[in-house]
Parts: sequence; structure tokens; C-alpha cells
Amino acid sequence: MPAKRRRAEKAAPVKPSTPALPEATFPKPASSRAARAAERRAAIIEAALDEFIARGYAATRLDDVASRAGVAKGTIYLHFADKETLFQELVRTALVPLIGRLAAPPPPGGSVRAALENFAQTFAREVVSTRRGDILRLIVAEGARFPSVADFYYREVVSRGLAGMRALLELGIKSGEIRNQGLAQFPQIVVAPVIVAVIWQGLFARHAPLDASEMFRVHLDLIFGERRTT
Amino acid sequence: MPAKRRRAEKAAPVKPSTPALPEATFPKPASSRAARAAERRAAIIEAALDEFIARGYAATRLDDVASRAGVAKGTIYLHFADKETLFQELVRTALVPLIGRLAAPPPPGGSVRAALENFAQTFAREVVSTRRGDILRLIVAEGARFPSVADFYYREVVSRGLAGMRALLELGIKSGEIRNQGLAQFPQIVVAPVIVAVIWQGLFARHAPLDASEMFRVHLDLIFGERRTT
DNA sequence: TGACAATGACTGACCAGTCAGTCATATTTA
DNA sequence: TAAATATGACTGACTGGTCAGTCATTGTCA
Repeated sequence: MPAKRRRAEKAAPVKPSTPALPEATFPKPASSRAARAAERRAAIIEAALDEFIARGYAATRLDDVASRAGVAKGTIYLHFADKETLFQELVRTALVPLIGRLAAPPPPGGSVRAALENFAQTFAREVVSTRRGDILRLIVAEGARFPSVADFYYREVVSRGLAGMRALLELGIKSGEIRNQGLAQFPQIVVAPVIVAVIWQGLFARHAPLDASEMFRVHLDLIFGERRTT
Repeated sequence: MPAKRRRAEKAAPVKPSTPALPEATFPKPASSRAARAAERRAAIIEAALDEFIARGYAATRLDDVASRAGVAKGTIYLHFADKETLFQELVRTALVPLIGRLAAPPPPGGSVRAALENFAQTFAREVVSTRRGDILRLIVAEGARFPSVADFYYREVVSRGLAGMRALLELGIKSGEIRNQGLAQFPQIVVAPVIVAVIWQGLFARHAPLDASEMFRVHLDLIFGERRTT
């Protein structure tokens, strides 16, 4: 028996997320060189993200990334020093929009519960079961092996997000909306069901679908006291 | 620049968990052949677990597993069909003791809170920051790529654990200890901080140590109402 | 036309899986 | 019981496919 292929699916298609960029059809009118270079870089990152999510870091082949991005392998090396750098920059890039949001919305004046409810539903809609959830899973899966990625994620996302959450919780405690004094010390508790929902989606959704939105609601009931009709 | 080594650490030591089995020094008096074979199989699984935890599935070399187990590579193939089978059987083996525990302790008669407190502290002590936590992280990291592993874990651990937790919660609701009716529908909420603690330990412990035990306590206060001195 | 971007064939390290041969142990025979 | 023979667990050098990274060549702008 000849050597078996090295991974379960040799090159299973991997759902394409972006339909190969419409303008890839006639690449001429794309503005300047610099602009086209940026486009290619973006295409590579996009393709690499899909592959890394589907196969994990070690099992991802740059040949596949290249062909998915519609680019030759050498081109990848014009934009990134090596596979590891590509991975790191990709995570950074993927997190930038998320980081923007984190600093943004302090409670506008409404109740803390309303703010958290908004937060939870936004998560249920835009993270669990979406590309953003995939990215989170990717970081959880590979973070331990890429300290720089874990560092970055902690610094730019986790610590900021938790700080914001803590501020919100302290507000709720001060105003009397939240009973439990200790909660401000562990904002992780508030976020935990979100993390679990994301992981569940990745591992067990096929066995037992989880209504994340409803779970978040129950959890908020736990934090703020009895149910109320939203 | 010559080809870079394929992974960050070529063969970084990886802390040995078992001190190379004392009897490996003079292998003679080991009982029967069958017994020695079983020992070797166990040694391979042990070594493979360490390597898979440290490097992930794809980046683990069976050569390393073999030398860590004190065995030739071919020997691995006498016990396991291939790398993937080794991985799957290893996860199964690692989970067996955990599965045993799950069925075991229904509330003896004490309060539901006491049962959950016991559960939480047991977890804080024996899972977060231990080999068991590593295994959980391994499953989270690789599960998506190994449906059979995710299936097994769901069937044998998750669904049973959650069922037990649900029963406990229903007991608490019936007795009045737990206010929130919806909790029984989402036992995941109760377990969520445990999962988060395990992941945190793997990714961020060096940046910001997390007092899992205390976090669990706060969370239980949330579920049962105000604090009480344990 | 000159400079820069892109290509993809190529290299060499790497590693899963194989297999002919060894030897400790078990079994049979004298 | 002791020698002779059979067994099969174990070994590790080897094979062949794989893939990160390179670079001479080709294409394309300004």
C-alpha cells in the first residue's frame, strides 16, 4: 500500500466565502499598481483565512492558498515573509474591525440591561455561526502555539472587551440594576456563554443545535433578576 | 535563506509528564508478553498525548512520539493502524476515566448548591491547569477537523454531563433553591465559566492569571442568590 | 525602455508508513 | 529438565509523496 494521503480530505473544496472578486475578471482597469498590489494582498489574506479556518495552521498548504486567491505561490512571498508571518498578519487584519467596535459604544443613557441585551443579540447574529466565530475558534485552536497571536488577541480584544464589560457592570451595580457585587471582578462570567456558543457551533451544532439567542436571554435573566418580555 | 524549519520549535523538549516509567530500566521482570505489550501501548498513548497537546495533530511527528515512548516507530504501527487512529483511540482512552465520573454522583441529599459547589471546586482543582484541561483544549482545537472525535466527545461526555447538570438544576428549581426557570433548559450556562477558565488557562494565563475557583463562586452566587460564606 | 511585479518549475528537508531481519520468549521434543 | 524449534513483538533503515520557500524567466506598467 502506498503512503496514504497525509490528511483526511486531501483538498476538500472548502466553501468559498467570497465569489472570487468580480473585478478579477478583467484586472486591467484597476487603478494604480499600488492599488492592485493591495487588492492582491487582501485576496491572499482572505483565501488564507478560509484555508486556515478549514484545515488549521499546520495542515494548510500555501499552494492551496495561492490558487484560491487566484495568484501564484511566489506572489504570496512578495507580500509576506513566510507562512507564519502570513498567519499572524491575517489574524491582526481579521481583528481590526472588531477592535474598532470595542472602543465604541458606551451605554448611551439607556439601562445597562438594554446595553447587554443589545450586545448579546449582536453577538448571536454576527458572531456565532459567522466568519467572525470561525476566527475566534481559529484563535482558540492555534493561540497556544502562537504566543504572539495570543498576546495580540489578549491585548487588543480580550483586555479591552473585558474592561468595557467591567465598566458596564460597575455601572449596573452602582445603579442597583445588578445585585451581585462580585460580577464586576469577573466580567468573564458574562461573556462565557458567548464563548461556549461559538465553540458549540463549531463542534456540536450538527448533533444538537443551540439557540444561542435564547440562551443569552436566560443568562441575562440570571444577572438582572427575573424575566421580562423584550 | 535556506528553507526554514517547518514549525516554530523544531523539537522543543515538551515537558515529560511521566518520568519514563521506572521499569523501563530493566524490562525483563515484566510479566507476560501480553502485559508488556499493554505497557507499551500505554506508553505510546501517553507520549502521543503529550505531543499532540504540545504541537497539535498535524504538527506532531510520530518519530517524536516513538522516541518519547522509548519505542521504535514501527512499534506504533503494531498497535495503531495509522496516525489518525492513534489520535482517536488516544482521545477515547483519555476520556474513559472522566466518563466514569459523570454517571456517578447524583446529589446525596445535601443542597443543590453544595453539589454544584463541589462540582466547581473539583473542576478548579482537577481540570483547569492540569492534564485534563489540556485534553479538553485539544478536543476544542482539533474536534472540528475530526468529526468522529467530536461525536464521541459529545455522546460520551457532553450530553451526559449536561443531562446530569440539567437534572440537578431541575431539582434546585423544584426545591426553590434556584429561581430562574429557564436555567434547566440551558445547563451550558452553568458550565460556561468552567470552559472559559480552561481556555483562559491555555491562552492568557501568563498575561493575567485567573482565579477560577473564585470566579466559580461568584457565578454560583449569581445562580443561587446572594453570597454566603463557604 | 527600464523597473518592478508576477509566475511556476524546482529544490531539498521532512515525515507517514513499510518491511526484511533480529532476538527474547514460549512451546515442543528428547 | 534441557536442548531444539517456533513465534511474533520489536526494530530502524528505507521509500515515496509532500510542501515551504527560492529564483530564473516572463509579463506589465509608468
